Amino acid sequence: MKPLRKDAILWIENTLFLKYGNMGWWPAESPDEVAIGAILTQNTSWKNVEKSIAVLRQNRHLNCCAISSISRDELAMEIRSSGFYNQKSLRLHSLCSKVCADYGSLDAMRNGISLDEARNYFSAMNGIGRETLHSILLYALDLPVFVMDKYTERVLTRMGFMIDMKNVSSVEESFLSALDHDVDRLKNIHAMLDAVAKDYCQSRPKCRECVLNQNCDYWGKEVIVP
DNA sequence: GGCCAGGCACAGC
DNA sequence: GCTGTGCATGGC
Repeated sequence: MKPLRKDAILWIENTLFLKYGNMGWWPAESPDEVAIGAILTQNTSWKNVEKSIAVLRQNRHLNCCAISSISRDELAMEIRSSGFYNQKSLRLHSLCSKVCADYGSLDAMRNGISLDEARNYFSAMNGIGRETLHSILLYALDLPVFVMDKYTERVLTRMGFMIDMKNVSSVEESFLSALDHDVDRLKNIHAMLDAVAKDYCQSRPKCRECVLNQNCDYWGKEVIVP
């Protein structure tokens, strides 16, 4: 197992870039939509989230102030397909109400807020854990954090790197310093790592077998050049 | 029908 | 501190 040294991280970045290039990533049209998607995707596949997003979009509820203006019951019905809808409607409604009241939108919030301010603001909220927080900070507010999710963990582990999930912050710190706290590179490396996970774990049995038996080759011809 | 999905909070040790 | 559990729908 390789430690996550700077050269290893740069190697991952360069190698994946050859296949995927600039992905930009996070399928959303506004910062508000990023945050909404981040809550909805908690322990849920993106396909189910997409259906909820479509309903919200259709009803013109895909922004914080619109969500804060409807009832929690109505919101719960609209996001049903994402599962955990009672829990998520509560989390989403309180987040959106606060953002709408304090800033109007996440787009407006983006101007001039510091990383520490934003981190404190969101982590005080119910239902915003580490991953959701970091997704919002990076993809909605353009602040430099590394997003560690189940896909990222799985791919890095399968690539043979030492990932200690009990010490996530040290992993995150390794990526942050290796990538010079560059927001665009942080966005893209997470996107590329997730793309690898999706490309190689599209069918669950295959992925499960791959993880359990450690016999799946992320570095086959399709992924890597050298 | 069984298992799992891009978490999180909270109770009980 | 760590582990187990509830939350719930939809796809395979």
